[in-house]
Amino acid sequence: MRSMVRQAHHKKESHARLTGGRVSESTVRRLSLYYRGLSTFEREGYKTISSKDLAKEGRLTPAQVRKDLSFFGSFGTRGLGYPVKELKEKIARILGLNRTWNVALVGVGNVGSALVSYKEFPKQGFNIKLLFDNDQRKINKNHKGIQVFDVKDLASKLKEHKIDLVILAVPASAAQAVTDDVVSAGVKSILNFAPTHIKVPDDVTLRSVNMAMELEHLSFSLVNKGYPLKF
Amino acid sequence: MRSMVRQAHHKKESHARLTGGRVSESTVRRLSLYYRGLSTFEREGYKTISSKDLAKEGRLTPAQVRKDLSFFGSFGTRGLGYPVKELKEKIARILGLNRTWNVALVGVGNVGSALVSYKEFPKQGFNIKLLFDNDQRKINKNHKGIQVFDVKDLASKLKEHKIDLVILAVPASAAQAVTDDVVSAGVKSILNFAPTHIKVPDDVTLRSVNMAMELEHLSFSLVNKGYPLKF
DNA sequence: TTAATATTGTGAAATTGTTCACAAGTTTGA
DNA sequence: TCAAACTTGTGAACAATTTCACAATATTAA
Repeated sequence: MRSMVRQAHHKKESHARLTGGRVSESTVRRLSLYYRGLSTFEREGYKTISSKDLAKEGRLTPAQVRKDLSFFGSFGTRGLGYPVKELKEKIARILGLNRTWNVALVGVGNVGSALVSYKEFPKQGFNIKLLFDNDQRKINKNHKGIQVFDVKDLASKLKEHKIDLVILAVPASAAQAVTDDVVSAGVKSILNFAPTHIKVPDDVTLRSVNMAMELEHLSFSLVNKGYPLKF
Repeated sequence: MRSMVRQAHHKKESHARLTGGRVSESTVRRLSLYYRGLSTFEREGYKTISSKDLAKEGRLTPAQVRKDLSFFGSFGTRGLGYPVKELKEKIARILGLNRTWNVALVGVGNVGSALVSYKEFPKQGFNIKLLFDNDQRKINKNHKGIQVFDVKDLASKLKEHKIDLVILAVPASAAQAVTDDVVSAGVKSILNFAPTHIKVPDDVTLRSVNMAMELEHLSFSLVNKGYPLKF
């Protein structure tokens, strides 16, 4: 920290590195928000942006924006703000969006099909390369240009195609078994849409999207409206 | 909450009431988790359950389970644990799952169609009553048994059918305009699937499911693996 | 050049959330 | 009945996160 001022002209180490790399989950989530905000500002022709304006994009405070960014380095200029294009690129690099990832999707049902068509994924470098299902009527056919394989061959195909990331869109009852196969193939990142709790080893990152849980949150708010809840 | 008051004769008022009703977002999320865990335990025939066993269902500590529940009252018996059936019902009431909600869904595209077929929703009392789209080929047709209306009539139809909750599955570019209509119809809860930031008044609860954001989180973990991240 | 204004980066303070530790109450078995 | 074993509910300690507040620095205008 001490070196921040002195080294103003040199490339300096990030706070994240200096402090042992502890970045909170919330900070990462907000980084995604900043990324989207910066994309908008860039499109609108802004060259620089202040933490104040960036904060408006979410419901955040300028101090929080600055604190978050300071974990990764000091990207701004006092009196002026942050350079939109460069900050966007920095965040892209931090989030791993400056490259492509090989993605496989298991379960070509309703949710799975919707995800295959979801245009945000390829836009951000997430390319769905393989599909898997256990339904013989779907196996070995093409689904929107991507071949569907038998889920029995999951582990071998994941390795063969160097898949980085697997999306699970299978029924809750099948989720753990499929996950175990995915883990055995050495994949370290899983996005789960099955409405159930899944166990993975510590070195595997799992994120779950549970739409029923989101609705429950809303219904809680409806039932408890009038109370001064903090969210 | 109303039932809490009634019980005040023999049981203490809930912490939530005593402390002014401040329940954190994380607590609500964990309540959903407990609910699912309790459903499992009930199915397996358990009559009572300890905070220890309930904690295993998520990756939580027994103390946290007890603290969370204590916000709403004291439901357990020392030495024995919590009565599975009753606790499940209590949480259902807290989360508003002991009743049904009228839901409308705007945007019958890929994501919207998948959501219409999502079986968890009706299971938990979320009944999709109306669909809306701006595509003339879809309007006035049935989609999986539910009629599709013109999004132009959104506000009037929402009021007419006493819709509690709206799910947005429209493109990012349309999200804010549709939201403004929804808000003008007096709906207080919105679940947004459009990958964009939406502004709502303070008395409207908005939750967003952003699948690209979840993938970004995973790619961050992939890029930064090796760092001692805390999540 | 100077003054007024803007804005970052960051310790410190405040707030919020989690875990600990144990008194109090319940059950079980002898 | 009693003692041993459990388990809740909760104040207090601890940890994490957010906000505050301001020195440092850049920009703008005269």
